[in-house]
Parts: sequence; C-alpha cells; structure tokens
Amino acid sequence: MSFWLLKSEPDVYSFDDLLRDGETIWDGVRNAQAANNLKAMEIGDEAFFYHSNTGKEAVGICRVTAPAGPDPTDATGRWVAVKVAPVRRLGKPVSLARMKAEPALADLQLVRQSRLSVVPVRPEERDAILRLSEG
DNA sequence: GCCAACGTTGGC
DNA sequence: GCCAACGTTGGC
Repeated sequence: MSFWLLKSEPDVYSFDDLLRDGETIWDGVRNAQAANNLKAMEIGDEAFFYHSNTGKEAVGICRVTAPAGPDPTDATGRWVAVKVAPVRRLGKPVSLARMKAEPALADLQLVRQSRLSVVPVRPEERDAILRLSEG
C-alpha cells in the first residue's frame, strides 16, 4: 500500500468537484515520470489531493478505485489514467509554505520537483502532513 | 507578470 | 548523440 499526492488546478477540477462526482478518472497526465507513478498505483492506495496554482495546499484525501488503464483522452494509447474516489476533506488544508517550513518534509518530492503532477509520499511524510492537517 | 525548473524538439 | 531553442508548469 502506497501513498501519493495528486495535483489539480482547482479552477479546472477541485476536491469539491470530486466530492460531488463521487469518482473521477485521473486523465490527461502527459509526463513520463508522472505516468510511471500512475502505473505503480494499486487499488486502495490513497493520495493527498493538492490544489496547485490557486490555493497551493493539500485539501483532501482520495483513494485509488481503478488501476492504470488507457487514458481515454489520449489517441496514441501511450498514456494511462487511474480512477479515484474521495475519502475525506482534511480538517485543515496544509499549505505548501507550511510543508516547506516542516523539517520532516524537507525531502518531499512535491517540494523538490514542483512541476511533477503525480508524486509519491513516504509514510513518515504522510504522517507529518496529516499531523499538520489536524491543527 | 516573471522566472526557475524541466521536458521536448530539431538542427547539426 | 549533443545541445540550443522553445514550450509548459507552477511558485512567487
């Protein structure tokens, strides 16, 4: 069981949208490293839902409900998509600034490689973020 | 709006 | 196969 972080611009698709929809297909990923992360996901894996650009904060947790399969938005058939469902909203959003200020999160890939849209989160990093979300 | 980081493309 | 040019992402 692994833990991840998924980025979305809330103007395009927000955590509220996921709560409303109940499930969504995480498509449109066009980066090889991010695609490899999608392929490594298993049903039941969980991920922080992070709002990029507007908000810049983790706002919720979602769960993988379908493993990587063909991305319906990709005519070439080279890219993959997973499906996710909402688990819960975080008690308090955890901002990027807050994560950067946390020594335990110094190696967080979200911080180190800010352009990657699908990144793994280590267990101790997940715990640290969860702690911050509890206020 | 700017810029850093990074990926991709194309000329050689 | 190298590398300059360019495009994109996302933080600031």
